[in-house]
Amino acid sequence: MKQTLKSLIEQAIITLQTQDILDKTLTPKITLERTRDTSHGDFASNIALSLAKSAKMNPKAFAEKIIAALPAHEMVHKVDIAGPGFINFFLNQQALHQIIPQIHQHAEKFGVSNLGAGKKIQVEFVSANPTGPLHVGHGRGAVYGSAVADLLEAVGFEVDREYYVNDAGRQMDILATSIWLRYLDECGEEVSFPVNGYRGQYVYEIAKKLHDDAHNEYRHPANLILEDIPADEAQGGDKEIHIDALIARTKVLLGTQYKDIFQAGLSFILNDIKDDLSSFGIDYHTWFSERQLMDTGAIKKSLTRLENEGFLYTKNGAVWFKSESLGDEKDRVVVRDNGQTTYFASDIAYHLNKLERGYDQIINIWGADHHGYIPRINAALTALGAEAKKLTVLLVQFAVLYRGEEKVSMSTRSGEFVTLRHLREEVGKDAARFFYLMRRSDQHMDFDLKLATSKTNENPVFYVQYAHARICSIFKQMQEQQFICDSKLGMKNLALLTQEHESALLKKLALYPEVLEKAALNYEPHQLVQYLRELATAFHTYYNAHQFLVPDANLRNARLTLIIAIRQVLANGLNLLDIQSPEAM
RNA sequence: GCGCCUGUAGCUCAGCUGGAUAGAGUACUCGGCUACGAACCGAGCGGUCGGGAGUUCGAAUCUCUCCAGGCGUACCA
Repeated sequence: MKQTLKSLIEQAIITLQTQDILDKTLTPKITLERTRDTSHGDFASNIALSLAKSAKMNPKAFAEKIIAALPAHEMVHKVDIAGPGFINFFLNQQALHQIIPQIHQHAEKFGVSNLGAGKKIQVEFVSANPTGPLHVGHGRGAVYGSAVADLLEAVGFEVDREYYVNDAGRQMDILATSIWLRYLDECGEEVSFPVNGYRGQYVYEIAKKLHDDAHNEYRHPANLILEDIPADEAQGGDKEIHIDALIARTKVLLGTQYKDIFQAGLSFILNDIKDDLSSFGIDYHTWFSERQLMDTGAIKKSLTRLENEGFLYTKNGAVWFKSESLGDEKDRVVVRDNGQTTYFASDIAYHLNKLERGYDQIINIWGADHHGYIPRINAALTALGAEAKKLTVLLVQFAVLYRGEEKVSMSTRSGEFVTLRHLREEVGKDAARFFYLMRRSDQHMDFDLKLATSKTNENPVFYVQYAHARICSIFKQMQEQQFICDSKLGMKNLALLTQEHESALLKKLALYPEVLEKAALNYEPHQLVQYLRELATAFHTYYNAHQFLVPDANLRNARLTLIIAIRQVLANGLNLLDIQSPEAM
């Protein structure tokens, strides 16, 4: 419909140009918007306002010329000039009604499109270090990422979901060492635990399992472990130096057994993460291993390429990448003076790998605290001659947890650490997803656990689901009253849907495909959530104002076809967000 | 210090590629079940869109400046 109106305006402009009222060389951009206020009709264009100057006329007079030149169309009831020179289009009822057969016909496919034309997009999200369970901070990125991926798929892109597993590097060594120390506890060795070690409950669990399986196979005497190790922070030493020495000692004593411990920790935690995400309805196409980049020499290879292009130099024993010359604040280290490559070096290789896999676009979803990281990645890709503009980084702000008025502390030390699993168990998948998606992801948000768990009218998730359940309930009632839903009869009588509430609903329904498109292309799932709340409101209002199961069969069936369409769109939207649409609640 | 982000109703937030009278939810006040589900609906109350200046037919939206808050600024990941 929108396209039709646009082409009508276009024709009018061309007519005016041939009449020399408007400059022939102009190719004006036609803007047409849905109106917010029904008194302004269904669609409005500001074309007269924006072209008034080049036409050397006042906007109102020019608008009149445009309307005069506008071809007639059967769906257009009337065209008005309003305000400073807006052109308002009023559609006739028939135009509104046509949405119902469309929805019935396309059913669960209604709203999806082929806008993406099969272009390949990769969405990488969460990618938390496998050094501990996911917490509620990761939850927002997880749910947002999955919703963005699902939306893009719905508008016709081919989407791969990927998790980058940091299964290499110092943090993992700290984890392995922490596990081993707890394991020694299990064996009965008395070893002090480093300040910088991982102290979570799960470390004990992994250690205990290790001891149950392998008994004393990895046991070494405590005095050998701590011999000549520099003091920890608690004893007046440096915690970083202490833990690095401890890692080195662990590797020496365990020899080839070290990788057993390392692997035990990695798989335990990774399985835990996979479990968590999958119970949130999040499934990945690829779990990409950082270690794989090292083992295949991909990191070395990308560094060599940078070297050959002249972007590397050595200073203070470390190798630096000249990122400052490519828009970053300063140059960055890629190889530390101890010979280890940095996380950044892995990331260069990883992004290069992604681009080489032939995606039309790659999307990274990062926590907002990583925003400073974007310029250096772009610099690296540019330096390597890759198309940096194929990379889009979407930032997700942190959510602050509340329980009613009270802020829930999130510090690891205090032990009040809320895991994602805990959130799901307390709040449930549907409410958690809905709450995460309700707000723009790039805005700070307060997540109220009390509100999310409330099974009362305060909870917006139930509000939308209730609309769906209510419609289902009407059909149960219909059967009890011995009525039969005759869709054909309903379709024939759509003209009877003349109530204001009905017109409002019809317009809302027609909006759904546009909302999907906008939400997908702007990576803004909250727009869909917002829409579903509005649709639910429009329905609830209608419900309270009119009866559906009326004696008149024509009207009754017309209304039933309408609410079937509403139920369909509610279900489609909720389903896309991976939230249940219950028939009863 | 420098860089990025954010200031909209008492609270939580939409609206931001410039458009018509700035919207929801919640809180508060009042009203609606002998109704197809009251997990609902209707009405009211509530705003110098952080302050100021500019750009133009028109600014919450764009530019500049100031104020306030968050984040970043590692040979950590």
